Amino acid sequence: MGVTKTDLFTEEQNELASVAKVLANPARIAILHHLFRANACINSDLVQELGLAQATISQHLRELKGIGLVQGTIEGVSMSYCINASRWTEIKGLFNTLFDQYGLASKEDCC
Amino acid sequence: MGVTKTDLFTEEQNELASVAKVLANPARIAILHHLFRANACINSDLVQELGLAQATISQHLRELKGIGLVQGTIEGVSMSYCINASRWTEIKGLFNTLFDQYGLASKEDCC
DNA sequence: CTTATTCATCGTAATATTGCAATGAAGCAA
DNA sequence: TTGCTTCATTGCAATATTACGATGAATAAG
Repeated sequence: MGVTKTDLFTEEQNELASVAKVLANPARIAILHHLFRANACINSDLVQELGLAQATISQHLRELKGIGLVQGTIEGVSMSYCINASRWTEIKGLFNTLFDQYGLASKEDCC
Repeated sequence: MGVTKTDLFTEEQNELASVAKVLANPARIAILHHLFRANACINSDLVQELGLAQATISQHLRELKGIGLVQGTIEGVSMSYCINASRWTEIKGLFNTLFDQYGLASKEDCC
């Protein structure tokens, strides 16, 4: 198969899973790190920084744009990418909702 | 290819990515939801709750155990699963480290 | 116009993931 | 023992993902 049965789960569960899927690659995490390390927006000399081919970086950026985490604007001949702050906060909240759900009821390992 | 080039990235980036990969499936999110909704430990009538085959649930539980998020003990003929509280906190911290890194430098969208 | 640079997209090969039926191991009941 | 239940594991088919080279569009320089 290889296809996830999204129809069995809630919208929240599916959204969290699909956002996690975008984060589930070290290259994309590294791109995010570079984007907020350079507090100005960096264009794709990400290709220089990370050791991946230009096509690969471009593909990862597309996925990050796909969930709205990253934005890009044309800067003459090159592209300027940056993090979408509001979406960042939103996604942070998504994970916090998951992580804070546990710890309210039981505090001890039960098995 | 289909293989991730982990050698290009830091250990932290790789760990975060591999934890995110485990969360990147709605069935596994749903399993976690069930595990802390039943504040006692539930055995695998998860098969009843979710609409997936027993083999599929078992495989997902194995991946959750793989990153230490979930523990299981034998309860007679059945299995009792629960969340590992300390690992849970640890992983929560992993994500918070990522999410809190941004927002310190720039507050505005820059492009 | 010609050339170079920057990036996105397409096509492809290698692998990974997902979900399931079938099988097997282990415990318990009769 | 025989049968029943509960899980884990194996083996498979159908996708999905990852990374790359090649190509093409767009802009700027000469």
